[in-house]
Amino acid sequence: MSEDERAVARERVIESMEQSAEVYGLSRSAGRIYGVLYFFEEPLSIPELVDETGYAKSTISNVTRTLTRVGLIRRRSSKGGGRRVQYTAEREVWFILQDVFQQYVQREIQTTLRTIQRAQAQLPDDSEPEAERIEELRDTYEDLQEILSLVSEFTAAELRDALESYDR
Amino acid sequence: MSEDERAVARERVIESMEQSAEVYGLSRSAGRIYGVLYFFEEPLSIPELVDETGYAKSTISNVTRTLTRVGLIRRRSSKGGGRRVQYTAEREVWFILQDVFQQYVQREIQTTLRTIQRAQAQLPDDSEPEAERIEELRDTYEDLQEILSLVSEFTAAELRDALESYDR
DNA sequence: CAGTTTATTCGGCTTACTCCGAACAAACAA
DNA sequence: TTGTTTGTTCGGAGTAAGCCGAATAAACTG
Repeated sequence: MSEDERAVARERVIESMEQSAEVYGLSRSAGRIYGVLYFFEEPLSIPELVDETGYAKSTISNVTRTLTRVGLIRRRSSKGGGRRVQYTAEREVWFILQDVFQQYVQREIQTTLRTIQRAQAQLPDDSEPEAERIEELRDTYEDLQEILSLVSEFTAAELRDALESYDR
Repeated sequence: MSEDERAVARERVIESMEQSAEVYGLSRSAGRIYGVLYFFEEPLSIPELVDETGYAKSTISNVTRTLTRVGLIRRRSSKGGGRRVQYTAEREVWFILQDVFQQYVQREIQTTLRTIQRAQAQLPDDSEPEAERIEELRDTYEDLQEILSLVSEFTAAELRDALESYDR
């Protein structure tokens, strides 16, 4: 009974991860591969992931690359057992989120902010309504940038605490 | 010179919005339509948006629907001037973000959390390592849920202040 | 060395998305 | 009523993405 039940529970959670992956702009296969790695104690090689997931070798190769780039899994080249590369899941979800925010959202905000600033600099102060609109945008984006850079230094528990204890 | 310069500045910012739209999973057209509405004082009808953007009527119709659903623009039926529906941009970016988090991210987290809880309930306590893994997941997701629901009550300035003044 | 195992790259198939134009529907104007 | 304006829906063309299998490359084993 034990192994069976565990497999069912695992499968449910992994399916949920597939779905989440789609919501956040990754492929279903990425969700599954991450999920399988999430539950495995030991690092897995590509052939092992092929066995576990049923995906083609090439798919595993491509998806592991993007998962590594995004920071969801880690690659370790273990020359040891003859197998060459192995992957483990980054299980600290909070770290993953911080990474994503830092890598993508912050970056996105920064380039937008630069565009806004350039547009603003080149625009006479009195040109309504554009000047006002752009000014508003800049303020918001500067707030966002500051918030994100602050959040990147918090743990989840700290952030929660900071919000709960804040008195307006 | 004035109108010309303003048009250039507007165009730059709108192009940047097109790009952001893509990053966040919307189409380029969605970014442009939002951008055009963002800078216009008065609400615009679909034919006017066709003129301003160059997109086909059907495209405007479809994209405005999704933009409305997401909360980026608002639809008002003005029976007044013969034109039937008109759109305005929601310019408070912070509200938009809160909306998105509430509608999509919170929802996503909630369904995931439910799945995790079900899997956990149905799993004997001593079934390592699954039980531990699922327990970790649940904790993180509960933190996330709490953080998001707290953030939804903050303004951007308040959030910034809360983070800046928090002392560990 | 040849043979085996592993990882990446390439071309192709299928599916999904974006956008368009045409057809249709609904409200108004004469 | 007929004609006009506006909005939605539908089918299709072009394009991008996911995944596969085969070919290739690179490292180890005998």
